[in-house]
Amino acid sequence: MRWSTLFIPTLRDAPADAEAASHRLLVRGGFIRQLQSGHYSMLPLGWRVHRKVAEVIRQEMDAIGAQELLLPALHPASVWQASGRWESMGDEMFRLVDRKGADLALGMTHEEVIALLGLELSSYRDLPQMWYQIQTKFRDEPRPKSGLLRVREFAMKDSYSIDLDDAGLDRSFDLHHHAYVRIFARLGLDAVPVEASSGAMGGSASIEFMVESPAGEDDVARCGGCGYAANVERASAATESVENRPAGDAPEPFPTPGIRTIAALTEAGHPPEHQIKTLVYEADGDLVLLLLRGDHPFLEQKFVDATGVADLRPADADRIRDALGASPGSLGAVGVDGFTIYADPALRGRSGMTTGANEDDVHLHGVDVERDVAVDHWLDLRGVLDGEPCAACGEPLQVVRCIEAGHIFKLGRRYAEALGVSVLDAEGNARTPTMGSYGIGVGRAMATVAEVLHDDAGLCWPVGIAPYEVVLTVVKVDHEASMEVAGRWHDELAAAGVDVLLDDRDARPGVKFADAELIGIPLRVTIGPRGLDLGSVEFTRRADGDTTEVTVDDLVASVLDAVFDGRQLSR
RNA sequence: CGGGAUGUGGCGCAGUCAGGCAGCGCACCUGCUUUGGGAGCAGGGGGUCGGCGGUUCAAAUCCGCCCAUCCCGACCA
Repeated sequence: MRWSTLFIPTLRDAPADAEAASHRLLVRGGFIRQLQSGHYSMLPLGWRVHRKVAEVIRQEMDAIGAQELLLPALHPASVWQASGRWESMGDEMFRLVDRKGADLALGMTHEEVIALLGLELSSYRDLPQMWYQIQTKFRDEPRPKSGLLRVREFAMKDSYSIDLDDAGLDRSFDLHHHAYVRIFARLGLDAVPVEASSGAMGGSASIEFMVESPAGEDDVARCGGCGYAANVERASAATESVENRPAGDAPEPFPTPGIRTIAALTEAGHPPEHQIKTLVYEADGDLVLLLLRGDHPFLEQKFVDATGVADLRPADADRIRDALGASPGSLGAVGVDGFTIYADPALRGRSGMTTGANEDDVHLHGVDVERDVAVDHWLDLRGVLDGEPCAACGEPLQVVRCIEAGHIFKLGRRYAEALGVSVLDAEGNARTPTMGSYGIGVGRAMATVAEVLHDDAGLCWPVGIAPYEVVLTVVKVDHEASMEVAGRWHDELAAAGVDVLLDDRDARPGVKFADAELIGIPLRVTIGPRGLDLGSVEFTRRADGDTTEVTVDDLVASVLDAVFDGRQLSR
């Protein structure tokens, strides 16, 4: 293609409200434009990358035997009501009413629709099945952000497996795991599989593929010693043992005027590891008490995952006061009953502890947790902190910010059951199959690559997904010999299947170099009178700036070599 | 949903405090010169100043309401 005829609106300055590197560069490079918050137009350059990323995903899905199909984006309420998710998805689902008054939803995901198709399956001989699509998903995100990283409308590759039994599900899950490893490697991403919470999807196990980046929204705890890696929503660490402070036979109240925080109580001589942090939450409307060691943060997702509570929020101060007789900052669980009390295992065996007395400006010391508190459930509630020892090997854990690039779930029989899917097994018994679901956001994957592979000058796409593989930069377009040779090479390379871009714009060389670097074309041939007089041109690699002089006769072969090498790396 | 901020030409911004002809840089168009890392000179086009209402002789500017966008948090496959 000739650059002069293309729509590549590059900008010298990024929009002021773009923060993330990928957001700034994709807008500046003319890949995307925002229509409204969370909705982006893919311009020609962006769409080329998007299609190439999708193609990588397609190839790897096909390679594990998955079959591509396409499901509707607009769903009747009934299928979501059947699974119970019409209610549970809440405000995140876009809903509308058609002219007949029927309730509809824009699909956030397609488990229900897939399960409906599963009704066509009647025999164990039909299993296993793996189906996938690349389809637009709609989610009314509370806060779209960071360009393509979190949006409300996006293309997602979602696949679904249907198996007769758990062993089959394990097999389908592992196939996807391997496919995902290959996909991310081909995209040039270092994606780490980590144990994850299954959240609203439910199911028995899930693994997220995480790419380290400050633009991410998840924290992952990783162990350099044994390779343990888990989302902090699930991660655990060894508890560093604390020696109990000496204490008497019963808790003793003492005055703590004005003290409302862990930090303030620490200054008063009670280190956080000797405090019990008491949190009061409403769990589906009921008040519950959550106890943690003073220096341990509460991780809500752990509680939600363990209890199945749908709606968890901090109780408001009035309700707490009515229930316990004190305000947050002076709360404790000693002698409290009538509320379910959950305690983190780090409090087991602890004594000599300090906690609120449920009377403003009074705390208790000398508390023995198991003696003085009627704990109903011991439950891992705490968030892992950077540097804590790994539970498996004792090495310090690192907590790193990551982008969730992919997520695979073992769903179990929930959806098949809800939609009434069943097949006959070899003995003629009706069996409910078990399902898995597996997702990769195409635009997010693209933005993640941009986030990780760029420098001050712009993007650095891997050859496999670059919008063009090579750009022929003609330094002086009114130099006939330059244009002649560039045109010939363009045609030869295009005929050889290379995505080649000929920069024939009548612009200054500096502008052309800067644009080529900004949009991240991995290979550049610089064609100018200076070199041509000597029978050579410059050949530059975007990634490292490495430049070599190549003779005119060898140029096409050199480019083909480099392109095929580059494609090889991404496969 | 809570907190913070911002809306002036395609992009970046000044002007708002203290009301008085809507400006600057980049980009764009024309001409001349220039031509291997974001050229120079000259001329030119383009803006409901987010929207609605109010105050005023006069509103980008003051007041009220609304909308949009971004950031932090909550939330979130």
